[in-house]
Amino acid sequence: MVVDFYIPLYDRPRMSSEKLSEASRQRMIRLSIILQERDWGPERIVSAELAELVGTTPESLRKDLSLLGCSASGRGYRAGELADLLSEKLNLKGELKAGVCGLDSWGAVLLHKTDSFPGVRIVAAFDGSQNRLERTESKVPLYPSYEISEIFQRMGIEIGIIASSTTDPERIQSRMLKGGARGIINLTSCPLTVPESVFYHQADLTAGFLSVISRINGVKQ
Amino acid sequence: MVVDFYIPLYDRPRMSSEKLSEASRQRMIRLSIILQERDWGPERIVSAELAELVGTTPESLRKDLSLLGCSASGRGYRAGELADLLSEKLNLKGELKAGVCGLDSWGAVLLHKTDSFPGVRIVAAFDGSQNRLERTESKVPLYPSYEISEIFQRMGIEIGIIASSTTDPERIQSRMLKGGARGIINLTSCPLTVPESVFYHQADLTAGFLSVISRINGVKQ
DNA sequence: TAGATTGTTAATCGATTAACAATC
DNA sequence: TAGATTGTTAATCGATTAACAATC
Repeated sequence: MVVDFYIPLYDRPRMSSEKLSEASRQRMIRLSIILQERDWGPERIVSAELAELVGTTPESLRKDLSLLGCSASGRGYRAGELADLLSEKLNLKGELKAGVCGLDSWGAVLLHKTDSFPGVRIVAAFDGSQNRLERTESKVPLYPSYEISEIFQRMGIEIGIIASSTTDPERIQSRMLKGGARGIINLTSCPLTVPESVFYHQADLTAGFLSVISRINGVKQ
Repeated sequence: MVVDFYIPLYDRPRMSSEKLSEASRQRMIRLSIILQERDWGPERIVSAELAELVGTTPESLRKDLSLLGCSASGRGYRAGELADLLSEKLNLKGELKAGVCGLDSWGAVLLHKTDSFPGVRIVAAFDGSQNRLERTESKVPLYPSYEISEIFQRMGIEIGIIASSTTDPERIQSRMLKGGARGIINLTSCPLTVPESVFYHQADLTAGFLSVISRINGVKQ
């Protein structure tokens, strides 16, 4: 039987709603960070080079970009435009306010880097120890931990950073959420669970260290 | 046709060499960290609880454990024994030495936490600025950056931690590798590439922040 | 145009989930 | 033993890779 009404694949309705996977999002965020770091002018850059920058294959990278709607067609991507388009498509434009809790270790460093992270501005910090609050120098206002939810609400802080392990990290987190936080960044190795509607990222060093150690020791034997 | 010599599935030769995936390894490392945190005595714990601790499903967790050779059979896992067995199977036993380069931000904190990470001991630190080396208090010896490879070699340091962005991170890294480092932990947002035989982990906050921001802004519109 | 490069579809690969036998 | 729980296999799902048409 001859098929009379064959429709070429390319003319069929597109599944343009395919969703970006989490791995893919991570790669694109990484790419956006790297491209943002210098001024590219009108320079063009091909998918093979971009892929190398984020440690993936050219095919995979092109697919990511295409899914995000950052297509180039023809001869390479314009690096400068791509940097800008990426941060738009990934919703990285505009800055969210963050509050840090715990000033004894990582938190103390973050206080000196309030504007060093693209997309975030640290606008307040908290600690359980009144003594430490008094001793600490800071450009942003400092408050005792029990005021977290009030200050988060008043200042419109949407990101809560838990910077040091306390006896009760759940309580710190629940104060942040009560204050309206939509994202939690956990720098401790203590596991936390968040409600469905909240975005969570655990960024402790412990797991990273162990991953490297596990792999080093793994090949030894 | 009747099959006379049917061999029950369970009696066929096992594919016991199935390999642990990277995602699976991460989950098991996370589990090991959590179990290590307290003393469990003879307490039993079922897969559903363990799964919740690391944020996965009971089935997936059981498969991970079984692949690692940490089986329980019957009624739950003995938490204490599992903690120990996990760190053995994941090659986390024994301690590797680490050297930190860059003492102005995260590095300064790490100097006060030389023994806070399971599996790693920070035994030396480095900085490009002589002035900073003189000003910094430390329990471990401090050296100028150009001595990295010599000191790594002499002390048998196997993990290099790049703790702050410099003009030439590649050079820092290559000194570490020349000194015998087998793993590199990069705390900056600058991308690095390592030779095949070296294990690499990038643990900068930037990508984590942006991931949360991207997701928060994504649902807003 | 020819050559290089991109974008899209299909094929492959791998990880997760589901079903159920084995175990305590 | 019965009920609860684990371990293994097969099925499903999703991401990556390969092939090639479309574009500059």
